[in-house]
Amino acid sequence: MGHSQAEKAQNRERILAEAAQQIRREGLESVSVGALMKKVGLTHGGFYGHFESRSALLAEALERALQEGQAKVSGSMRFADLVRGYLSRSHRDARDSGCAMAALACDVGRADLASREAMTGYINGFVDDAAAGLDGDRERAMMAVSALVGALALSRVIADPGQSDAFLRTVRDHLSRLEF
Amino acid sequence: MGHSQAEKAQNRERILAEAAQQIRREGLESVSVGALMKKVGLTHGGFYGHFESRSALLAEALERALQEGQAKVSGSMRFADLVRGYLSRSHRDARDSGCAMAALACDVGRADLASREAMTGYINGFVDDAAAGLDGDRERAMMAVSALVGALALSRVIADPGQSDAFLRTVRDHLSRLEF
DNA sequence: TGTACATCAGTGAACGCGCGTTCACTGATGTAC
DNA sequence: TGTACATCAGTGAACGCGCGTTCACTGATGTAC
Repeated sequence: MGHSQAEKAQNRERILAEAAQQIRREGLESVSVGALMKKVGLTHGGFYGHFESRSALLAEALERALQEGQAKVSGSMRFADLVRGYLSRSHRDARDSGCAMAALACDVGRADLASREAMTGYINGFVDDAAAGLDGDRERAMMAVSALVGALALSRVIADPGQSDAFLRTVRDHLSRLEF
Repeated sequence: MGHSQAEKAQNRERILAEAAQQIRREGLESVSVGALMKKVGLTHGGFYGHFESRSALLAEALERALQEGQAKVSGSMRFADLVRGYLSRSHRDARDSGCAMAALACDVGRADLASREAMTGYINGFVDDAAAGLDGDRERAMMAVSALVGALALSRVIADPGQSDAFLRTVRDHLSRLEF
């Protein structure tokens, strides 16, 4: 064996990163301790040296997923750029590293208060980001954020790839014009 | 005991209706055969006289939920009325009888092809409905539908009731103005 | 620098539990006469 | 209309399985001297 303290921190990080991806790919409830630890190359028993329980991990993984999603999305000064990046095919297809709101809004809407509060913070942050490109108009930003999250989630439902592409493109084009 | 053929049809209907509510309230994966049958007042063994498997039930329940949600939402000739009804507090709070797209888009986005195809049909139908109130403009309707579904899903995440109300009201007001 | 030992990250068997599904059974329903 | 019997909706015990969690154990790490 041979497990140093540095390795422990590294392993915890890998468990958390993997979980943050998986909840976006397969949903909050899809994570099983055994499968997750196997994916990271460890055995299930060691899990509880890193996290108090499965649900404690899920709470941290949600926070992590929200952070990662935000980091990937924000940073566009111009509203049109934000829309272009958010409603891109690559964002649609990279569910496990993309916006956690589009991936998990429905799940979190029926989850416990703590999860809802965590995501609420990021909704407000996203509205602020969008407002920055819309002359500070938070009200229009709320509509824009709703359309962004809704369009991305729906584009992942639409079964035919061509129709999904067209849907994304249409919403993208029309939403960009809110900028004027 | 005493179970007539008419009662059997009635029980099947009650199982399906209960499941259609539950998937919207708690998510697609939340349904367990035992708990569902207990809720309907039967025992778990009888389930397989009505459905081939749990996943066969889920497929039917999704279709049912989509139907019910559509029936409740459509019928507004004017776009502003559709928006007002869809983004109402009562719709937000009645998850188990409301629009299945807002309740389950994230779940279905990661589900099997058949589920995605089922919901895709209702997305298209909803776009048609919205377009009818927007001079037949299907492109603007796609943006409107995205904003409607996104705003409702996000309003169910927002932890503070007052903020959730305000969010709904804001998107509702701004979206209504797309009407002409 | 080297030795002795406490620490502790990770292992894997074991637990109780709830799950989806099967099946022999029960007893009312519904039908053939 | 009444009797005899096949049908079949629903029951509940039983199954194998995977789950979250616990815990005695292993052996390298890291520290005290």
